[in-house]
Amino acid sequence: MTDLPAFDLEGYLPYRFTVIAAELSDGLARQYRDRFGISIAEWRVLVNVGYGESPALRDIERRVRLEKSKVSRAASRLEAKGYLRKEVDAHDRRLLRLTLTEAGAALLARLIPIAEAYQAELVGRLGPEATLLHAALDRLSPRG
Amino acid sequence: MTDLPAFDLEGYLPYRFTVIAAELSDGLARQYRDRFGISIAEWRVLVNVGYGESPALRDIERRVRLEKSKVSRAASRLEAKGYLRKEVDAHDRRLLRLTLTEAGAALLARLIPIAEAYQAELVGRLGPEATLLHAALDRLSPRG
DNA sequence: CGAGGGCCGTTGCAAATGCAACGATCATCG
DNA sequence: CGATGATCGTTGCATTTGCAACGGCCCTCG
Repeated sequence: MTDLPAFDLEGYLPYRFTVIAAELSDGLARQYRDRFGISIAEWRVLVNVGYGESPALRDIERRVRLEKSKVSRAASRLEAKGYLRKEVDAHDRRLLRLTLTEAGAALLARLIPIAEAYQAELVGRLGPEATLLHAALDRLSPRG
Repeated sequence: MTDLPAFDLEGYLPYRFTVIAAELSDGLARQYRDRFGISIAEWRVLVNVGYGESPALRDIERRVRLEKSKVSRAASRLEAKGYLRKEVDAHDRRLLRLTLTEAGAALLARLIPIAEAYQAELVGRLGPEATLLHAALDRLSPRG
């Protein structure tokens, strides 16, 4: 048996982040799915459409680190459910701009408080270290 | 258009963690895949077998937060590649204990330094805040 | 103009994934 | 014992995923 150098998987950052990310997302994901029939990808698209100026798919793709095809399919599902409209950009007909419908805006207005509450709970758990955490995360991956 | 409360997706913890986790894993994942033909799941199983006392699949499942079926399939692939052996536990024949082969130990011995180097780079990027980060992570998800 | 090259969104396809169902085995307890 | 319920690992299946290829559109430059 070859001798192995010591290694601590539990403290290994890529591993820890994967586990925690899954934990943090799952709780919310289940709620959004069960109560609203919405996936995480759809939720991210919704947020972007809600706060951007009728962004095109490629804008969302970049901001939210979501595969091209994933954005496309999420947008199509949201359209099918009546939460948003797609319209071709007048100046560049390759671009497809997204806008919330009334139903979409209403849905988002219900989703946001849930997300905020969850965030508040997490920040509460972190206590004063919350700011430090964000700083540390910035070092691992600077945000635009 | 309904009025929406402000919301900052970029600073939203579940989102940030998902993005960072993907970033941190991808670099390593690609290396392991291209250079060694190993997936992340397989890598995690390897580490467990290397450092545990011939753990059973269910032990790995718990420690590493990997789906039952994912562990099973990863183990089968590793066995097929000749990196580990499966043997039925003598006292409980439901359990399947895993052991590294020579080739498996050799492979792991090559993978570990790469992982360590990556961890070192990340810790370097964090500087003295590294300890704080781990503390914060513990608050979000206590480790066993 | 118009031909070439790049960007946009969609879609087909193979592989990965999650989940439930299953057979085999064990532990409990009457 | 023997029956019941739980645990373990595998597998079938429907869904999701990532990737590459494609058609439509725009821009540049001769």
